[in-house]
Amino acid sequence: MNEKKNKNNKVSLSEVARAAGVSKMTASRVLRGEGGYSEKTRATVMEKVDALGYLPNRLATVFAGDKASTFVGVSIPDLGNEVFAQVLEGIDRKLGSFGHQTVLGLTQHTLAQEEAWIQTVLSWQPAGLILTGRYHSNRSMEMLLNAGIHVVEIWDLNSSPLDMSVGLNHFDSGFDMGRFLVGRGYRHIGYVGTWHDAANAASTRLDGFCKAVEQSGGTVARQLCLHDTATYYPGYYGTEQLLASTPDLECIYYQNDAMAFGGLQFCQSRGMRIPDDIGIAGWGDLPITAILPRRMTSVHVPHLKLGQAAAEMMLARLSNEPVPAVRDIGFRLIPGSTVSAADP
Amino acid sequence: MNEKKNKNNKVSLSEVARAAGVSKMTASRVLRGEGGYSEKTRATVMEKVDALGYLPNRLATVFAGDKASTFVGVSIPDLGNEVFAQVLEGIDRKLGSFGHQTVLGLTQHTLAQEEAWIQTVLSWQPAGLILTGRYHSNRSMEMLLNAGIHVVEIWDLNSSPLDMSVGLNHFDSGFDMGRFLVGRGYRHIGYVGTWHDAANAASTRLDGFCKAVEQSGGTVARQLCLHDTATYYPGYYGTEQLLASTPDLECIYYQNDAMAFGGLQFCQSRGMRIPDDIGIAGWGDLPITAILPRRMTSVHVPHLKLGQAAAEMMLARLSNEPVPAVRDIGFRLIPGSTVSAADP
DNA sequence: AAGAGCTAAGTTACCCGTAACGCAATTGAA
DNA sequence: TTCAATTGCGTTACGGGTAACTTAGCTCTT
Repeated sequence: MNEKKNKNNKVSLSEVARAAGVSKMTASRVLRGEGGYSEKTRATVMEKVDALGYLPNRLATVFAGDKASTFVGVSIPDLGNEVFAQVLEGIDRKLGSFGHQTVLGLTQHTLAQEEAWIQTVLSWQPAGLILTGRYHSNRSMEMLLNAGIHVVEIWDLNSSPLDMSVGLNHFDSGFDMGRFLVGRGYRHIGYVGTWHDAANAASTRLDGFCKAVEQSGGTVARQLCLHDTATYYPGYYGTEQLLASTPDLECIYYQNDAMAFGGLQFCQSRGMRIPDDIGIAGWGDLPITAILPRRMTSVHVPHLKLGQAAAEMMLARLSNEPVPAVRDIGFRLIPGSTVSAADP
Repeated sequence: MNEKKNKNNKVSLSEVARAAGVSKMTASRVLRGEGGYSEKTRATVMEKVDALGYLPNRLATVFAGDKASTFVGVSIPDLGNEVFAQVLEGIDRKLGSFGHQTVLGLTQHTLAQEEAWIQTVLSWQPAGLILTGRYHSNRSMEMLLNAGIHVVEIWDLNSSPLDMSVGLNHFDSGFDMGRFLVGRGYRHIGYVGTWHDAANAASTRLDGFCKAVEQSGGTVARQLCLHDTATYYPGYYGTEQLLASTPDLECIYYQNDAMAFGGLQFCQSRGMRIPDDIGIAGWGDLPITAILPRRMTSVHVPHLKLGQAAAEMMLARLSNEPVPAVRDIGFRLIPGSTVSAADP
């Protein structure tokens, strides 16, 4: 765009040093505020930095020091799901305020994409990785161990993490909901979710849910797993399918709140009253819930806090502070009013 | 974690080469598939690559070639707003499928944070930057020009972009909505949005909206700009405030759909009927709209496509293909049913 | 007055790949 | 057979910083 500096058209430290009449090393010391220079030298160097518009090349720093960068790789399944967007926001805000950068990787819920992304991102010498989920391909784990890199696994609580883990017990959150629904009088219950090629948090919730329902004397009469995204409309038509094949359900548990809202709308569109004709329960406690007249029966998770906690653990590890390997961020069952009221 | 390789505990190309009994250069050629080696050599090198778990150091590659990395910096105001999450998803999916990485920066709608992030991310020698919005601090623009880097400005259509731009005409989208609402018989209209320290897309929409309403014989009786986030609950209580001071409004236009939903809920909670007692219009066409019985009057924007288009423009520029400097992604007014029906 | 101790620099080597060039051995054509 | 072209691989230099070491000049002490 303007005058050539070098091949790359960028001002290097050498040029600043030459302009200031000092050596590279002195200029480097000034820029790092390391000391060992006079005030006069400092002023001259800084003046030239401004004049030439010098921007340091952090690649070279990392390269020279043979140390890790300030990058933190963050893998997220997708951002269409509001909850993951919030987790990512929590992570990036915290990392950013400590001078670190988020390198994003969307895996679309597949281990293969995660693996490809891990391979790429590792080649940039990141300071650490934050991965969603506790399941990774064998090659992924091999690469992570081989790189000897710090890893925080989020979302699922993982009692034997690769390195560190922060999340919640999805099994328990499903279990609690199962017991809660049976406690509210439901016995014949259905499930609507989406299909996945590998175990994940949603399937863990369903496991816990089924166990609790069966223990308490209810039955999960039908589980519908759609080949679709876990969003509003699949919740809508999934409910239609479920009720077409199993019309006598008393209550439906959904993979998440978005699907539950879809189901709620389907039921209402067919003239069913909630919760008199059918109960609805979701997971995740979407923000929109806060302003709706009828609160969704759901499980609240502190998503932003989860992201921040993950970033904090990574930052602590990077500065060699002691970090507990596992942190439980917890959850809270929201009784809501899309299921029948408790008996007085 | 395991045996020391060098200071960094990482396997370098030299070690692979030594193990394979060839020079670094030959190993490098094999890994890049550049040719100039025998099949036997290739096999030996690749075997050692696998055996040692070698991962290339892309930092060194960039550094050696004195060229740009495969990083693309992407600045986004926040991810609490679903529409930006979708834009980011579109960007990252497209970039990822072409071997590029997204380095995220959340600016929280402030130019100062954007500036700080630009400075940091530039020091990592990114291939390019994708920035949300057309407004940047002077120092930001100076740094961008100085770095001679490719930039795509998204969101606002910008007829004289720094480099490239893709988005929509927010003024027009506000203008169209203004004319539409007056066409539906509304004259006394209010606005609820949030306050910003600098001009942005939302304020541009409001400008267009006001102009259209006034041109068509209506008035924007009151504009309420909250010091809060543009989310559901501020829409709720903002509507309460607005109606407390100006109870005779016939219709309210909101900064976005989230706030509009908040307003809708507030009105309904006070027993007002929509659209008989008051009209509601938003912007952005949130996904949840698709399953609600009453479609929000709004403006649809192809968010995912916008993100993909931004990534495509960047990728085209990086491979020296011709790229139009400006691309209009368009929008579509959704009449919805939260405003009175058209006269027959 | 001479050495100890400090300050404010400069010098050298190195990080890990790749561009550019060099060169020996083999192949092919005249 | 002889020379040119090609193949296969090695050598050298380099990029932008920084660690580690060196050095010149000054101050202070005894």
